[in-house]
Amino acid sequence: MDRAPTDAPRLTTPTLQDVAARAGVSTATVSRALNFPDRVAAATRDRVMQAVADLGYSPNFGARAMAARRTNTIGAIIPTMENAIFARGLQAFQDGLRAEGFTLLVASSAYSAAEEEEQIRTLVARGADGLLLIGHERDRRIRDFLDARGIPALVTWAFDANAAHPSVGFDNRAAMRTLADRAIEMGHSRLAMISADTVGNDRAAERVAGVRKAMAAAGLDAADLTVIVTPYGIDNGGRALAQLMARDRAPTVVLCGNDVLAVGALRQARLMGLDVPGDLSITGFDDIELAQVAVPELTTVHVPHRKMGAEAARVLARMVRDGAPAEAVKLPADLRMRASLAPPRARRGGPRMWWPGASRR
Amino acid sequence: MDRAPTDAPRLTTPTLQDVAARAGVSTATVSRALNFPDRVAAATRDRVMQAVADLGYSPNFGARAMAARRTNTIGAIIPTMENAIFARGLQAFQDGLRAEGFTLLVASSAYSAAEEEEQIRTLVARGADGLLLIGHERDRRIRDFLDARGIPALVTWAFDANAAHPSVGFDNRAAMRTLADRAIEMGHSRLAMISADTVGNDRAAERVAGVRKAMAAAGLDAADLTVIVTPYGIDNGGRALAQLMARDRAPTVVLCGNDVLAVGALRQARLMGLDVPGDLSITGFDDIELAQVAVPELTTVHVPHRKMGAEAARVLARMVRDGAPAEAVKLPADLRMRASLAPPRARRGGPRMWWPGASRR
DNA sequence: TTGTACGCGTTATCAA
DNA sequence: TTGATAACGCGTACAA
Repeated sequence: MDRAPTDAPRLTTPTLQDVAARAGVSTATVSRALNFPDRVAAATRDRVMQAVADLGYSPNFGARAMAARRTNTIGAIIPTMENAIFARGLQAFQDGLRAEGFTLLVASSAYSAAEEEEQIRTLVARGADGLLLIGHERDRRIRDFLDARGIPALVTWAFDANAAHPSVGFDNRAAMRTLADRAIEMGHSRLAMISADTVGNDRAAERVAGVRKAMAAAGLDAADLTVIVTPYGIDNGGRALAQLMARDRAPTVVLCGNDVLAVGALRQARLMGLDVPGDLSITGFDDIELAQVAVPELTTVHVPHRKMGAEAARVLARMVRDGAPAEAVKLPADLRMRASLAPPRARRGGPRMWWPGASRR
Repeated sequence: MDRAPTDAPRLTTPTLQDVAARAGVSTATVSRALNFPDRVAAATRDRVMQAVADLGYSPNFGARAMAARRTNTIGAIIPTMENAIFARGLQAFQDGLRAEGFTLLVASSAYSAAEEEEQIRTLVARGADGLLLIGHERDRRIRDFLDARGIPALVTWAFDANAAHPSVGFDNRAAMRTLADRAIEMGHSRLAMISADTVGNDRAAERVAGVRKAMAAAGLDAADLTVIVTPYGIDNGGRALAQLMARDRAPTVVLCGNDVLAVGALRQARLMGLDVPGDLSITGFDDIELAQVAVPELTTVHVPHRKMGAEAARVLARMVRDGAPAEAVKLPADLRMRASLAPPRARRGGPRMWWPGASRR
């Protein structure tokens, strides 16, 4: 009665009803045929599937979510999509999730706590059964929000067994410290850093802390460490390096909070006519593809993106499915020694004048 | 009766009902207060908002979508998130969308037609009011699917005024041709390409066609063009270059289908001890950040990522809102001449031995 | 193995 | 300005 008897194409999306009508069964049967194929007779199942194909039916997600009270969807909020930092890990995460029968929804927060909170609410409103978050540091309210709704969240890109949420990640501080140790062993004593803002970014904070710890352990004054804070970005890395080199007592090694900043610094050094690593060593963090394309190739901390993503998928899937209280997983992050870090003043080529500031303690 | 009279925190997400009860109004009023604040009395509105805040209420997206029959959500399917090719454009798109009151949902197809189709269905099932697609080439079924549901789709990263869907993009063929023209003018006659698979990828196909056209116009035999086909990826670009240089009659210029391949080729050339652009010129396409970080800096085609994203947001928002049949927008993509392209055999520095194969026609 | 009927949380129409 | 109430499309007891 509400449908004209013509054969004009309906500009409407087919529903379960339509499929049921065409297959000559009830909507319940269609639903079952779709969700539990083995609980319906083969013959009816075939009829249903045929009707589904004929109509180009696909289930309405919202309705399904509402009725089933679950979506098989996982949400992830990453700080940025602008560069490849999180890309590889996320890809692995998505692949792992798919294998577990989940779909991934990604949002980005632009490194803003407020935006992250909004995105979390959005994803939850959209029915995310679980959440992947980057780093531990965030407002307590968010944890309460998720707890109240019984939505499990897993943190990655950081590791802290005692934090509010379980994590699958690595120890940012220890990793950076290892790198700084190595630089100091090589004879560097004038270190500087280029870092992202450490407010609300525990990975950045931990990395700075790692350098300070290495300095203190080597008998250097950690207070001497100059840290330029700037948003991630190639150009920003370049500008920061320029600032650093303009100071008196310029550093002999610049440890960057990530590869993107480091590549920018590298580029700036080249523009300034500085030889890396002859005049100046530069290091990164993350080991994204960029690091190996840079000239000279970048010494950096290798983050196990793929393994981390895959592992996170496994753990989070378990949390969502079993309501399990989740194992935290600590992954190793090791050094990738490449050309951009070398002893200060290019002493590699053979004996040279010894320079007081470059003592090995 | 179904709720224990204790004050134990309910592990459930608050609904409109809950808010209504707490504010002492009907659900209809809460809904209005949320969606049309000026259609309810200031006093009641305040009460409602307070209840919303108290409860930490956020509307269930699925239910809302079902009742309102629209989601203010736009879906985008991009070929990959693994590198930054689409990142900047997508960011601009998202920003533009937000300004128009829409939310963006992103999915990636891994350059697979089948996956793209699946993602399209998924996004539509999730209620996307409109879709952003990359490139024109896809199965006819998809267009029918979208047409039947009345879901507008906009194509970007390509321009074709006559295609099924309207587009906001640039002319891949013309852009690549301009670059090839330039190389030929410089004296190159032995061109080669490294391209992504052109099946189902009209951008790649058009770029190859552009080079062929330039060769033909210059009196070169387009059939002579060697094209190595490989998936996008830095390593793949490197391997392809190695293959190219192993052939007899190696090229003097390698035009790459995008910057990622080009940077890989650049790296491989360095490993092989080839001087770029002295021994060999290499060019890219896209002008992502990578291009300026590469050594030597990459000559490439500049794609107006930001403008394209912003414009696409504007146009698609109009399509969704007004059901408007959409203006196609053609954007310019111009050359960025940098160091990686130069006349063959490094004749720039002064007189040199002339080499037969390197004639300038 | 299949069908009936209710509820999921929201918007929107219609009355009051 | 507000309140009832009927959809929206699907899953799932429960019954047949």
